[in-house]
Amino acid sequence: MSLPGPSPAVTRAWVYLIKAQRRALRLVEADIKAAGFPPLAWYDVLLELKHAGGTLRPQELEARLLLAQHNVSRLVDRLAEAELVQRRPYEGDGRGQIIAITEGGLNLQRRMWPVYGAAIQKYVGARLGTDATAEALCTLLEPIVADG
Amino acid sequence: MSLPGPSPAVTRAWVYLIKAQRRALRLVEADIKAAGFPPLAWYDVLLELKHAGGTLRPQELEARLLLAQHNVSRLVDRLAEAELVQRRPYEGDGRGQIIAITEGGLNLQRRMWPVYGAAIQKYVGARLGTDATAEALCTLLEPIVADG
DNA sequence: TCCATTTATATGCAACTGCATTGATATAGA
DNA sequence: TCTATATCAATGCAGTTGCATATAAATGGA
Repeated sequence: MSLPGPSPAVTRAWVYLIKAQRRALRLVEADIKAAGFPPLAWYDVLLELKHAGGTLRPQELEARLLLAQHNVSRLVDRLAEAELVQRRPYEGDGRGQIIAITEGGLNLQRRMWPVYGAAIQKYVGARLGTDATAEALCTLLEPIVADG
Repeated sequence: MSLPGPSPAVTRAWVYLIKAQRRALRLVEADIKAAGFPPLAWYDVLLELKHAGGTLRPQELEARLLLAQHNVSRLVDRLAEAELVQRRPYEGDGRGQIIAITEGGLNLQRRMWPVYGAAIQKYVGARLGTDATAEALCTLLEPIVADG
């Protein structure tokens, strides 16, 4: 026997998902870079830390950003090198650590948002049209994002 | 003045678009790799060539796959190295070339599809539920994929 | 015809990613 | 307590990507 393949509609949805993300991400990254800022991944880390109250453990970053473990490790290396975050020991588990955002990190996050937000609006918001459409997209994508 | 930022709904749609694609692509790639096949990008090239009747110029691949020029150049290097495609001179423009799929390339494409299709169905189709949902997603993503 | 400009593709280098493995600590069971 | 196993994070290495630039051919005037 062979497993059932996807319908043409599903296949098309897959292709569009890949292409829409690739295209939008590339355009947004280009705007960010043109403004002289570091990669989007840096912003993502800073924002997660800020939302979490300033600190997170590497594995929490991993889960929230959907990144691989070794990837988080080296991303944090680069942010720490730029003094945007600090690594601190995690009391109570000698293997663990705490990643803490610095003043410089908070500051960079704040400065990046206007450029980042404008790009999202330009390449995604304006193309979706209305908030209702944006919400409909969220609803459709939610089960793909969710675990399981 | 400052440019208008995205609404919360648009911002959420952006985040979901990134995460849904990242998650689905990672899961699909893992299945393909577990079955002993080369990266998805190879399949994409082979399929485009097949659909185009066997040959395409590098810039056509670039447009269809939404890849950067230098990326296509090196992707073709690897496929040619594996004898899945051939580079041929393009008569009429000495700068150009023709990428032609080989028998081996066609064969690999055929062998990969069952695994690839099953993964798409598992990680995207099943989560979307119905074809109507898949089509709705296509409709929403279309303006993001489109040029302009 | 000659030169400047544009177009098609390739390449050197640095940054990033995946993969496998390692090092170190923690936990559970004999 | 001792050992096996599991968990948290880092690292060596190869493959891939981005960025800038190079090379080569084509095109459009002067």
